[in-house]
Amino acid sequence: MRLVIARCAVDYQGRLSAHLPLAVRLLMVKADGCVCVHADSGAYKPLNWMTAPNVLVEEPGPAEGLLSRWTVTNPKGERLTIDIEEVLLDVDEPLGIGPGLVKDGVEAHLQELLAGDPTVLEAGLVLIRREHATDIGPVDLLCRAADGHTVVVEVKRRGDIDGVDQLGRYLGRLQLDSRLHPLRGVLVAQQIAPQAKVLCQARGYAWVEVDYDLLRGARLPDLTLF
Amino acid sequence: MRLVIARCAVDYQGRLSAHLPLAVRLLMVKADGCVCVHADSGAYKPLNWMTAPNVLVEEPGPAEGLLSRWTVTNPKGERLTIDIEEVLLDVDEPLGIGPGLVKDGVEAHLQELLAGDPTVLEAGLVLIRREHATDIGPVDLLCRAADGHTVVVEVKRRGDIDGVDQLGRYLGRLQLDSRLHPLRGVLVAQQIAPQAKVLCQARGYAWVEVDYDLLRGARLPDLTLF
DNA sequence: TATTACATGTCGACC
DNA sequence: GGTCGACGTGTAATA
Repeated sequence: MRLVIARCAVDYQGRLSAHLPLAVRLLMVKADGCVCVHADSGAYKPLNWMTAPNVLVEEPGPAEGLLSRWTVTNPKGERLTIDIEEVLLDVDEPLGIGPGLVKDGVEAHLQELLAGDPTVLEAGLVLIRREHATDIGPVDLLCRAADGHTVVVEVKRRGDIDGVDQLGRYLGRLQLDSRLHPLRGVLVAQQIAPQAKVLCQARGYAWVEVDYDLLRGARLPDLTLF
Repeated sequence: MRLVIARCAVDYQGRLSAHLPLAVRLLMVKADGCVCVHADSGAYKPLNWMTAPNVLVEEPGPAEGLLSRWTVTNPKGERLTIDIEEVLLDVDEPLGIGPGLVKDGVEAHLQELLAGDPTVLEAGLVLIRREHATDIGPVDLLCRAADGHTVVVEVKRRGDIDGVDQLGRYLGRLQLDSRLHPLRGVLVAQQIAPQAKVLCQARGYAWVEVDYDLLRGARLPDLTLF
């Protein structure tokens, strides 16, 4: 990884146009070719960048008082131009390839907990199948309610308006299968946006906000005693 | 900005759990306190990070063979732990506050241009209101067509299938207001995905692909002469 | 502060 | 290569 701290101006032409006036920035060039321009604030997104694959050309500055110019181009026709006036630091240190990041997410776990006990959502609810396949994607949970309804459950960490649409698409798809009639839909999330609730209301879908920690605790009651 | 290249292991506990095994990484500490852990590949997202505001505590490693431990915590209860075994580089260079990034060509600009002259979408189209409020979000452009239709315009930089859904939501919502009848919908973008066009077709929505540069040029014809 | 929609989103999975 | 869904999404603007 090459790290350069320099007084520079940056231009990007591609999906949009962006210009960064002259100032001191960090230029980061990764081993895979990715170039990032960072300021000393604003986590964690760089001001400008160019992802791999790309080509970086470094040449003497074309104008007076310009030390050098970096031109980074990619096959999509995007272009990043960095005009350097002064270099304060320039180091190149190989990092090598490190082992990957190991994640333990909440979303999948939430679905798992609900599959284990759907009655959290509605009394008497019984799981038919998890990740029930349809030709427009898998339904998170397919359940049977006490009143005989088939219930389509869409699980999200955060329930936004697009999650309501997703639920609607599954309902529309499963509606075609008369064996599943009558059909109902539920949006489940730790937090549901007001607009998503309005849309659920309008379309006749139910929604449930669940507390992840509480839910996890409910399945491990022995651990909550002391 | 402080830049440290070190052999280290990283743990994150917060919205999820993540562990990064021992390897050489770049640690970036910005003036506002943001901490990022970068590998030598992968644009531009860090492997781990902690956004400001936060507190960074640096202390001697608690175990044998451990040089030091950084603990970064924030008010939300998230925690980033960096165990450092070897430091290959450690520099601290003030960058100062630079001028901001200037962007051109984002959705807002496109919307602005279209609001200024809706006839590029359809002859005779007149703007009623920009950002017309509904309880499921603002309609980008609400227009009146020559044939008396009210036209709902959804503007995107890139038209994807979710943009068609968004247009559909607004149409469904405004359909409830008989004063706006009859109603039509148009999806506008610089580029529209094939599937989005298919969905528009199926639902009876119109779509228009516009050239941003051309559009901008059309409003400034005198500037394009030479 | 909370709510919302945009983002040069990025990234992975699947087709 | 395109589409789709998730992300510790981040980020800015707005109410």
